Amino acid sequence: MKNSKNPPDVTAEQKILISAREIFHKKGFEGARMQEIADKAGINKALLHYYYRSKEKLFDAVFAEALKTLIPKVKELLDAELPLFDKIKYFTDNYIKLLMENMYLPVFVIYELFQNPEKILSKFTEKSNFTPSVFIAQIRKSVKNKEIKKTDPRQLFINLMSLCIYPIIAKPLIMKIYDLNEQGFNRFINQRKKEIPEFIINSIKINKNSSSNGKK
Amino acid sequence: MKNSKNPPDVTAEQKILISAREIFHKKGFEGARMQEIADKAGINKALLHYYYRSKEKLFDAVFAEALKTLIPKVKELLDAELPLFDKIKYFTDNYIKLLMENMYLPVFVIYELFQNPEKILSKFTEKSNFTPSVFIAQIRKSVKNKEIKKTDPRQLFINLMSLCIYPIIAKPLIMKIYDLNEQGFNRFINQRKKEIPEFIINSIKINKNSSSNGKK
DNA sequence: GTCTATAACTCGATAGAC
DNA sequence: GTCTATCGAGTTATAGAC
Repeated sequence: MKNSKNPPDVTAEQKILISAREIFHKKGFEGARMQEIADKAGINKALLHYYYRSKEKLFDAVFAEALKTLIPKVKELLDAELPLFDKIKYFTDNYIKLLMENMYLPVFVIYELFQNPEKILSKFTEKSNFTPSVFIAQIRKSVKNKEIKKTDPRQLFINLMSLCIYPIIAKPLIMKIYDLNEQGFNRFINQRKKEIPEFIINSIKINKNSSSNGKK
Repeated sequence: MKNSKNPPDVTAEQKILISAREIFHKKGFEGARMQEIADKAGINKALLHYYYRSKEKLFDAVFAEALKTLIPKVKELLDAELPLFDKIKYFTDNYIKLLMENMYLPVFVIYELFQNPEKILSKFTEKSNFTPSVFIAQIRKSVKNKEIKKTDPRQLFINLMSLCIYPIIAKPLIMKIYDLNEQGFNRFINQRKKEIPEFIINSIKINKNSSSNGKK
């Protein structure tokens, strides 16, 4: 047990990436220190530069990794073969779970993207496709089949994302305004896992007992 | 027209705060440079330290100002004397307008709060009350009067905030996934001003033509 | 109050031994 | 590959003239 900060039997390069991820996620590019990353990895600062040439390149590796695990995960959840209402429940539950296990991830991604959108996104040109096309198509089809009200699929997708992500990135504010401790906050979020799908489905479902429906 | 970066006839102290606000909002505490703030204010760096003793104190002034304009503004909108559905429309419209005019503000507040919740929030103990008590009470009353479905007021308030704020802080992502330019993004947000109230009201309104309602 | 000059320090990066 | 030692740029903060 010479160094318990990282699992044993991993290469120095892996140790660096693991530590860098943790530090960058928590403190952002500007707030992170190469020294701190090295310390956490249990290696020397010079080794960081040996494997990754600069702080910026190390950051790029961490950010690319974040986006390339986040986007496919969202897609995977949204591409599940489920009826629309079930999928909304399934997505909410699993996405919130993912975010709660990586508390710093959403603020990190949002903040760094805001700092430098073009620089960062230019690296994801042809590569991974960001558009949730399967989910969008499913919504469109549900509208067409009169299973749900007339709804803009793009807006509905952002609604779903908003309701899941915002409460987590606003954690400190929510704890303050509702006077919650850590445990109370967790309860609040768990309650949301139920509330969000109900809230969305209530909004878009077609009300069977009324005459003609859909807006306009 | 000796210096057009700031309005004339303002004291140096005011010029500093105005410039500091702009730089800190855009770049955060770690990313901001005292030199850049001084340049933008059109004064010397030493003067920053003359008026505000340190970078941290200057930042605190900017952050306190941000919270102390944001929170009362939210309260003011939520305390308007309007029926619930009208208020939801009124709030959405004006709050999104406010955020669009201060694009960097929400990410700034969220990010810095996440970096240092206890340090920052400890300064707002007795002072301004964060809880939107009037709005919460109004929702509770509407539920009691069977004007809307049984709804947790705390969750509904966060839903409203989520739907307004998230799309703005996720601007770079939304532009990417929907392939929008600046103008297209503005259209998307303007569309939301209509969509959000409809979305929320559809969800909570009691459906008149069906037998008995409310969950449970 | 406002400026110039500079001290004191932090941090990313590199040289060079092993 | 990994380390120690150190350079050099950049940053906050201050001393001191005006």
